[in-house]
Amino acid sequence: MLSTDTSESRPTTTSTLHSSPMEAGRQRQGRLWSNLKEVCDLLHITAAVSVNTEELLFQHVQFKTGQRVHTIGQAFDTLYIVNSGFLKTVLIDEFGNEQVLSFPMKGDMLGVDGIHTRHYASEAVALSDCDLILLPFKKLTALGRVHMELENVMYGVMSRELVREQAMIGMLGALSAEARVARFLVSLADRFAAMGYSSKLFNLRMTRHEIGSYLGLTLETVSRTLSAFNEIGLITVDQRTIGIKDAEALKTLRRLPPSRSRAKQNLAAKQKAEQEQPGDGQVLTAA
Amino acid sequence: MLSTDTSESRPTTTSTLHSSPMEAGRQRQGRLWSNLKEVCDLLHITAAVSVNTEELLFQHVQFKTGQRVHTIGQAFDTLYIVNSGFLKTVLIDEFGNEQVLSFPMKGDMLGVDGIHTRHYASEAVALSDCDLILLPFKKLTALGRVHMELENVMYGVMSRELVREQAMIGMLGALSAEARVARFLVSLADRFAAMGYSSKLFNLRMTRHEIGSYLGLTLETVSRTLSAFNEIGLITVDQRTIGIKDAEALKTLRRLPPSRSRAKQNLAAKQKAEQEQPGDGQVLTAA
DNA sequence: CGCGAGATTGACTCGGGTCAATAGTAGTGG
DNA sequence: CCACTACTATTGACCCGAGTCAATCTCGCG
Repeated sequence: MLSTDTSESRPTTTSTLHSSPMEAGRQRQGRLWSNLKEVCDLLHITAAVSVNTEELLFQHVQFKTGQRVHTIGQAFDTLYIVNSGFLKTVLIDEFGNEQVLSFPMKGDMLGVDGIHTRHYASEAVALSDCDLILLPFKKLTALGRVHMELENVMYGVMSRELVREQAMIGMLGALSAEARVARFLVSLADRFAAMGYSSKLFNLRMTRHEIGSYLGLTLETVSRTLSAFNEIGLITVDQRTIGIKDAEALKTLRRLPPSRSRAKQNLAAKQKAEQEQPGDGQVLTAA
Repeated sequence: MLSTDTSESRPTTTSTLHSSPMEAGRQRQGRLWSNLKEVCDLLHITAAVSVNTEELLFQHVQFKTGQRVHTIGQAFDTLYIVNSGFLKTVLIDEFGNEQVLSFPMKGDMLGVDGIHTRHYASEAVALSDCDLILLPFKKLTALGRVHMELENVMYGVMSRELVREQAMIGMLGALSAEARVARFLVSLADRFAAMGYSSKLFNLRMTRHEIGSYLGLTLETVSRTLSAFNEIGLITVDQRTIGIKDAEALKTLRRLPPSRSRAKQNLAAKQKAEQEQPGDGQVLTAA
């Protein structure tokens, strides 16, 4: 996946952005422009948009799997809203390691981190063919002058993203590997449901490595944990196809440590058991 | 510290907020009001503020050590800017565990996470006596209509906070305990420097437990790591007094694992050494 | 001076990272 | 169509970093 890395290595993004006659140019086919109301609907923001928004049109751009929407350090000038497709945003540390920050999909906004320094702080890569709506930031703020509701939309979106990241920090700081994977699955299921897809059966659009990076785990741990959930009957796993069998148990799954109060008691029994049947399967505790 | 927890348990915050004649009421003493320019200066935002901002005054409020500025779920209506003092913001998970999200100090903004749902998503607690500037959100957006630069200030501050949280996620997801503590110290030193304090010698305003929560570690690990840095000569530690001795080494400190390529080679030498001088001090690898 | 919160340090354990081998899958080209 | 290659995923063996439990020390405060 991520395609043959032809697209991985070319920074054609900027040329793709504006009026490139190639892959994004045709302005008649399909849906290449959206008005403000459609944008707000996508964001799930119930902003009462006033009159003639038909003249406030925002251009769409298509990205193919593996293409970069923007890269770290690139001059910031536009925000993006995902109309369709799946992406990842990543940080690159000082020696090339990727750290996945999010998996944006329909209705999510990209590029907000570029506002502060006027340069994007993260990199966005398409995990599938994508259709994005361009929101030129200058145009947006200018519009804010006329349409006050737009300003509130922006505040709302940025605050929402901030809350999401806070939850992420809480998860990375406090939860066990099992709990992280469980919550990741639940969160994905919820998002698919919100998009009208099945929340019980879906395909992961990212690799185990990317999931691991996102959750602060290794790909092996992710794989093992999925297998464990499968054995317990919480989910079914077949490569990237995930079936959710017990969403409740996944939601309430916590660290194993809390069941540590019985550690000493287990110790004796465990040592005895080890002599009888070494390598016994472990049971995960839910709730 | 955190004072006698009398103040910990009382949600008097709301009554403190507006015109309480008690601790924050007097409107003549000290500096109880700031204009827009002063606010922008505090935020380190170089927004060209236009004319008569003298009539745009924002009230100050004082909080004592241990008091809550806002709690999770409380109705959102105002943002805060720290004028002096130190605080922490925390998330409370479903069973009471605190997760520290940030340690705001002079120039930082609080409450942004409340915009989205109109309820604060985190809790802010004063770690020392504090002086905060109130920014009623309604008033702020109304002002945005007249002073466009204010809008950009808001976007900038929110984006900055978002980038900060992204860096936090990257750290929690990828760095070792040593690296996290090292970066935490460097970051604190930088912030103290930016406030005009010494970056070489300062006092921690928070407990080991709070640092650990912030960094996704236990308090024991934090304490041990500080001791280790002390032994190596990177810092000096005496309770909450920290002296930075080798800022460069702290900045470039990485995971130990990367030096894992030599693990097997070390193994033999290590086992041999253990027989000769068991319990030998360990050396941390920098860069 | 004693009390309680915080900090330090040691001993022990285990969750999850590392290394490595194998197997399934997709895209490519003959 | 099937081999060939490159990714991706699964699984096992091993071990280390950091969590847990616990004892002791320090310090500020009533």
